[in-house]
Amino acid sequence: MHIFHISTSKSDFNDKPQTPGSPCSPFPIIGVGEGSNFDTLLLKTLGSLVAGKRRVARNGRLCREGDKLGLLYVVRFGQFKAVADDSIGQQRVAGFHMAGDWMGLGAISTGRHNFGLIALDDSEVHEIPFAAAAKTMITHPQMHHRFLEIMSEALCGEAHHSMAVGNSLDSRFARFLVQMGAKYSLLGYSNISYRLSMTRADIGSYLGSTGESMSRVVARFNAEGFVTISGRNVEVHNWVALDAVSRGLQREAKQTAIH
Amino acid sequence: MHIFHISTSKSDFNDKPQTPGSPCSPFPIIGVGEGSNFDTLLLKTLGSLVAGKRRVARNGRLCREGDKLGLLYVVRFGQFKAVADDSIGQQRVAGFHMAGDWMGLGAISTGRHNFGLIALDDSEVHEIPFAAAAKTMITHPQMHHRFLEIMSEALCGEAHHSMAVGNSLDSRFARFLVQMGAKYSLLGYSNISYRLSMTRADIGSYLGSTGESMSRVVARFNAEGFVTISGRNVEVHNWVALDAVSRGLQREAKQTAIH
DNA sequence: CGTCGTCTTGATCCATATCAACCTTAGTGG
DNA sequence: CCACTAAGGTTGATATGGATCAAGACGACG
Repeated sequence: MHIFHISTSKSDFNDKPQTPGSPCSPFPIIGVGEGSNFDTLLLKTLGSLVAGKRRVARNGRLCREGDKLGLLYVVRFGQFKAVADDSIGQQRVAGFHMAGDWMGLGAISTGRHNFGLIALDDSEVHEIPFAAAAKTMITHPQMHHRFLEIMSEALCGEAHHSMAVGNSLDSRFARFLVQMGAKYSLLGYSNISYRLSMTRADIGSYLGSTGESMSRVVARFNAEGFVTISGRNVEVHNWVALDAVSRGLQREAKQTAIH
Repeated sequence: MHIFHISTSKSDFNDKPQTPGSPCSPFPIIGVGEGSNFDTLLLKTLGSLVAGKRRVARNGRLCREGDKLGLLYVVRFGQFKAVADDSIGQQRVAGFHMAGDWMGLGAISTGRHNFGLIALDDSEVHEIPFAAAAKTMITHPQMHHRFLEIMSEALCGEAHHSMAVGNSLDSRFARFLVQMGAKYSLLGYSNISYRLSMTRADIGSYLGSTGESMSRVVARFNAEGFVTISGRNVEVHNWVALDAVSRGLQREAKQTAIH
């Protein structure tokens, strides 16, 4: 299966994440270890809050929908999908999380996790006991403020996503690609050449569509030429066009693409 | 236009909000003044934080998208819609807010309001300077915790809404009705008989659809009989059926409705 | 009582869900 | 190392929910 060693040496964090499929990215590939910008500041101040690390193998569950809130999680490496059990049986993907992302914030109000968390890759998270964290924040104003920002960011992200309702699938998928690029970029990876960790069906579910439809969108985008998606490898050739499509300006997008 | 007097006597808050269209609700109609549960606790502790009140007449703007964050708002009475200027010109409704709801939380991370706020009724809000509030929270652990809950609630709400992508319009509208009922119920009003403050087009925009389509859904729902919607007056007859439709269990919903 | 905004209804067309078959790839065991 | 297998991905055919455009009815407010 997916066995990975348990050493806690730093090399662990450097060998794990995405190795861009194509060479020569214009972006600096900095290591995503202690030094990079996934909330280094917070993690430093928060060091004492991290009760432990936890590894989850691919397809493993970190928590279930309805679990009592005890821990918040910060992704250290790997990726997760948040899933909700829609009505009966049907499972919907609510979001994707990668290094630096906080998970479980929705549970603060309800006391229970509102989404299950499933690893898309072999992953590791920091476990942060919420109760203790809340207390500590009071004595660390900086941390307190940063945490509010984190929650606000999450809120914006969700609001942003929910604005996608009603846009065309092309638009939603383009936006998805842009966001993934942005996230990778933040982590120091290329945003024009990256590898997705989730299935077409997962993306479809996240975007309120289906795996089949995603497949077709991918084909369409490839044909348009502003992007090359082969399997899970994504290469963005025309960022402007992609962004235009994501905004629903299809007409202009094509003009830009044809150039 | 919509002129309303500026007195700050308590009676102001009791005469303003919705008077249920139909009589004899099974729910207690408690006044939505200081005594009801729109965060009385917080407002009491937060009293010092409230820098002021501000009235906004119907169709008036409280703030614009992009405005620098200075104030957070808590609705005191009336209702607002949050709007985003999608790409060029097109205006999308991101959410609706009524008494007790916090607005502007998304601005904490970006420093700028991400939505414009427009009053749907003559309304009043509490103005809360964020910087000061953040400071005060540190000295009031209870308030701090409550504020985290509020942000988490907002997060859950958005996440919930974004899960609607891909569901049928019937399902989304049913959910909308359920949520509106729940909100009114929280404020002490009937959740089975209430009046909407927004246009069909607003609802359509919020749900990723159009005014015309909303009109058709309304007609369909009325025909099914589990609800009677006439203009902006809503009456829910079969809560179970409505809930079922909101979950996408249309088949069962109809069975329940036919009884 | 007239006017404007809102709501409803009709006709048409397109995007995308759905069902179904097939292909590809990566992981497995011989 | 190669063949097997199952999960994931692609592609096709068809059906339909909603968008869109257009016209008319209603209702609230001045």
